[in-house]
Amino acid sequence: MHKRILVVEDEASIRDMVAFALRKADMEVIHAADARAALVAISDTPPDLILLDWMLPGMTGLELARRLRGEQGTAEVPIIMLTARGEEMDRVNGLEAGVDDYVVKPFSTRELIARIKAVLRRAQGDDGAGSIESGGLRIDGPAHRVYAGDTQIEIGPTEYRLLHFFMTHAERVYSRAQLLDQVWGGSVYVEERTVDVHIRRLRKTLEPFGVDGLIQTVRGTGYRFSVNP
Amino acid sequence: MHKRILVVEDEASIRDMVAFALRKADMEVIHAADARAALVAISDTPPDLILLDWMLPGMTGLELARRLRGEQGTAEVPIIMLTARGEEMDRVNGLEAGVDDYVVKPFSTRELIARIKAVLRRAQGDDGAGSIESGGLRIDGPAHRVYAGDTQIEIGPTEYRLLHFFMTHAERVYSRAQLLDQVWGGSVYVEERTVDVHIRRLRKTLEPFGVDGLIQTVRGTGYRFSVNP
DNA sequence: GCGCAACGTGACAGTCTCGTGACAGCGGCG
DNA sequence: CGCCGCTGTCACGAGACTGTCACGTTGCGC
Repeated sequence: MHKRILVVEDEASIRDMVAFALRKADMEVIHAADARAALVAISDTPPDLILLDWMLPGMTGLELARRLRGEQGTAEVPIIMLTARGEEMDRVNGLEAGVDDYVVKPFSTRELIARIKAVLRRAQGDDGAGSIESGGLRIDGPAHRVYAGDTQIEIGPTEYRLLHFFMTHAERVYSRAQLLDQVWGGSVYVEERTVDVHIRRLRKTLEPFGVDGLIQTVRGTGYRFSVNP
Repeated sequence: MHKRILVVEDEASIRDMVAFALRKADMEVIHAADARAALVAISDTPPDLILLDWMLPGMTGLELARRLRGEQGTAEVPIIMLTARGEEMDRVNGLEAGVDDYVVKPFSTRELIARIKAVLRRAQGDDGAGSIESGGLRIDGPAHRVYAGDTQIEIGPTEYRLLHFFMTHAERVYSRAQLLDQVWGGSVYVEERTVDVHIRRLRKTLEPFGVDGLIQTVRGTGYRFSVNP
């Protein structure tokens, strides 16, 4: 899981340690040395989580947290505060300001990572996918299953996502680039022809069950899921 | 959804914070600073949910919870306990006493609201207490026991909670993160792979009794409890 | 019919996921 | 104290999955 973490911390040594640990845990790190820099960085692209030092030059972390909660677009971004021992008494204020968790210095990087993961986990909401039926195929989102009539079809992760996307976006042509964006996720680089291969695999998986011809090639453009031949 | 929440908490700062958050979420808040006040408030009008601090002057939250469970009219009122870090080990005792969920301090108001809503939702659907049967397995909620046919199965605490969760949420895939949230509790920091190990242990516990294949792996996504292969 | 570009297909090596056994820490209990 | 049940983590390996390539096939304009 690739996540963007904004680290707002003026002390270089801590910043570097944190950055090192986060990168090792496959997260992207953005720095900000003070509140102003943080606000700039956020307005650019809101991160998935904000690590906020309690004491900052100019504006305290708490003020910044309050401000972010009011801001548009960052109201739901989880915040974890870094506090030194003894500052804990203000915890309640922080919680009121919408801070999600605290990590008290000195902390182990291991603990920090664990906390971050826990908060991220909590933050990401439910996946509200029902079940869709089309062209003799049925895909059960919650159960993560695919049926052709009554028989269940075994299907790989990528094939599943691809099929799911197609069934929720039927009767429309998508280019390879669009499919890569939607099914693979925007931030990965893979060859466009890879889509071809997965289309092929999906067709091959479905074909023995008589649900043929649902995924159509539109030469020079892309692919389309359609009930009509 | 207008609900009445009884907050039993002696520390004023936390009480105020909680009250503030709850009111913002359109809930009615009743205060009680100790167990006696709580009992009085309850006998007046039973609330829809009780928020109970672990440590109270006079009587611990746990005792109060037990007492409420025995009381007429409050036996079904959901209880959420507030515990400080480090008191978590008694979680099992709490579950036995009929506590519905735990929130570990420090918590964010958002998390608290989310938990409260979840518990209320669950209480509405009334799946809590009875015994559930599925796939040749029977789980006796109140007695905390598991049967395969007529023979009882010895099972550890975590395995029990995991199985219980699965049986009350069958035919649906859950990611490791979701399982950690639901089975371990939202504010505990464990590796995701730990789920694998407990799944393994649960499978191994059930397997000698012929109830095989109930917990299925959905590669790249999570696990699913299902009677169908 | 020809040539070209687009697409289908099979193979393959690297990567990732998951199952599994082992192990150390921690309370509980005799 | 030593033993025991339970838990979280780790390391390892088998197997599934994936991205890419090379080559065959098809469609299309001329």
